[in-house]
Amino acid sequence: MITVINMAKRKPGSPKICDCQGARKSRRREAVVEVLSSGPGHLNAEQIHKAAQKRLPGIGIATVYRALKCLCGCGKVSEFIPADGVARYEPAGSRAHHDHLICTACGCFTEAVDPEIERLQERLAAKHGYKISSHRLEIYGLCPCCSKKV
Amino acid sequence: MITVINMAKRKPGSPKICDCQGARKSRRREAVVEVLSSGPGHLNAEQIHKAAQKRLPGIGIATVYRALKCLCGCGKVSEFIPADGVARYEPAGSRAHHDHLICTACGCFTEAVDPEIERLQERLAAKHGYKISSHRLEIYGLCPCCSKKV
DNA sequence: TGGAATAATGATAACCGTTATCAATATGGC
DNA sequence: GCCATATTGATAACGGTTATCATTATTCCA
Repeated sequence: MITVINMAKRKPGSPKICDCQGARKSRRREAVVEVLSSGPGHLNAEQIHKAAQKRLPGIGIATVYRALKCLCGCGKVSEFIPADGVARYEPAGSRAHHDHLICTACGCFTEAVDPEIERLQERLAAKHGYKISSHRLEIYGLCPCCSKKV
Repeated sequence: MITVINMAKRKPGSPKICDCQGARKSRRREAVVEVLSSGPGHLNAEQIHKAAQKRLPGIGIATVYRALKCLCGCGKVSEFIPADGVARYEPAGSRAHHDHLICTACGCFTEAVDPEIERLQERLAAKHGYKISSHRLEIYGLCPCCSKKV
């Protein structure tokens, strides 16, 4: 089954919350955007749903998933899936690419980038004849706070 | 609910296929080990199940999952979960750590290591006060074969 | 060489995050 | 306001994985 998100029949110039062709503006989708842009980042769908319900009681989980998919599709939000298999979302756009340090004790996320690592990844991929489209680096361990407690 | 895999009451010296305390030897678990050590690597549970059924018709998927969990627990097998959320398994032990290049077109996996990247990861983690326990680097893109076809 | 204790197994229900379905509702262009 | 259609909420379905439970296999010990 092929899923197409509102790609057809949209007349140009109509309002849109994301750049998907044919998307209409809606308060639920706006609420999801607000949650993401005001929240701490790295939220999963359930957490986004709960936060969105405070703004719009009654908003359904399916709507949240649909909004996230739409927003990811047009690049406003980026999704990443850590080792627990549960997708996390963060506002993209103005935010640069980064990797994640993930605490195995408290589950917190820290963003980090090392330009040298980025460059070496390109080199590694080229060495194996790969054309990179994306990459994912996650470092698991104890965050400063949790390593003190041990 | 706490899950304990045969941790209690085992008398020392009994045969074991893995180093889990209390584990008995069984043909199913051996079959899973054989599949993993003879196969191409990066197999998911379903693929391992199919391969194991050729050796032991009737072996159930639950047994495969249980064997994999046991073998992962004692370090004989390593599990990793790429962006599709489906766990892949490969024999550990003699095999060194490596990262993965994953083709977004054909889905094939290539193993790769760059010692410099490994070192820089340590540095990045230290910079943020993290004590690394593990890490995961996946590079997505087109493999040499698929990038020719485009 | 049994037999008791208990670990392993297969079938299958349950689980959980996510997606599809569908009727009802909201939106935007006119 | 009306029409076409995009969006929504409730919920069923889905796919990978885990738990349950009665049955079978393994190990230890007499």
